[in-house]
Amino acid sequence: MGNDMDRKYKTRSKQSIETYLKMQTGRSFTARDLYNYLEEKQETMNLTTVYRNLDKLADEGILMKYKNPEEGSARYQYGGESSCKDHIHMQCNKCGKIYHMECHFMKEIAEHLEEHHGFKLDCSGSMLNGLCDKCQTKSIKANE
Amino acid sequence: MGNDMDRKYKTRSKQSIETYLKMQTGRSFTARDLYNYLEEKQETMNLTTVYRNLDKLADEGILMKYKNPEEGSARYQYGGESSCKDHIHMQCNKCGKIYHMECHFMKEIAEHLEEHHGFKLDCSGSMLNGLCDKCQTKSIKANE
DNA sequence: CTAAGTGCAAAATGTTTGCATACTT
DNA sequence: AAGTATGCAAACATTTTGCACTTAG
Repeated sequence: MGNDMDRKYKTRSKQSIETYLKMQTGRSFTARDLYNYLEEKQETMNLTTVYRNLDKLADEGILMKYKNPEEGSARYQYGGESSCKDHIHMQCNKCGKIYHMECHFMKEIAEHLEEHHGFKLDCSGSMLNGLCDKCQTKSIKANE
Repeated sequence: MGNDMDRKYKTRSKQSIETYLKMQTGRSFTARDLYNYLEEKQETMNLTTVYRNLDKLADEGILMKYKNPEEGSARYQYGGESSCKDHIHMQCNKCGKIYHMECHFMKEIAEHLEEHHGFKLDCSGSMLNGLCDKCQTKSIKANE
């Protein structure tokens, strides 16, 4: 995660969160998930602080933040070293897993949107829904 | 909208909402938007009722319901008879307006996702966020 | 010392629930 | 009459804010 994470002061809170993020790489979690985890580990941190840190990281593009309609709370996800600011995410409607569209075509999409629709894409909030590879094959049999 | 809407009892509330939906076809709105609209029109309806009706319609698949990260409230959208099932939507983070990506490039995106990522896109739940044409030019001056 | 970060309590939001009442059929 | 739908007030959950205090640099 390196240099982007510790922008300003290095504090215990930030370190704890960093550790958690690494653990949860590729998985999504809520502010409360993180809060609870820290409490168990007896590194208790105020919920406000959790929110502030997560939202800052999301602003910086280190985390992705999103919401889904059937849940009251926002979810965050750490994608790893590469920032989530420059690619779209795809979420499987079935298993909930998030895929990062890190490929050349990404640029083409952004360009198309800008040139043909005057739309400046903000990847960090954007999510395409559908069915992932695995769930597709599964649901072929399960279908009515 | 016809037969799906009036599942059980036909009430004034449902009729009012139906009218609003038709007006707003293709645009997104919040529960409060609808509530306010009705109040102005002096067809005042309790917010609870608004929520109950909208959520029911969403469950029935008549409305799309979604949330975006920079907004606290859920948004609903009625696609109209001709569903918005075959194109992605783009929402402006600033003004909230939704644009329909009805163009040739749409097919390319869907194909790319399928071929290169094994991902079967479901347009009805998918939303790209960013800044629309108008809001971009506005925010240039407003920026620090 | 200064700027950044934190905790706490309180507020603001958005949404949901329980219950009594009213409306549809 | 039976089953739905509604309004109201209160409950809830999540997130945000203000302010005083602490800590890193």
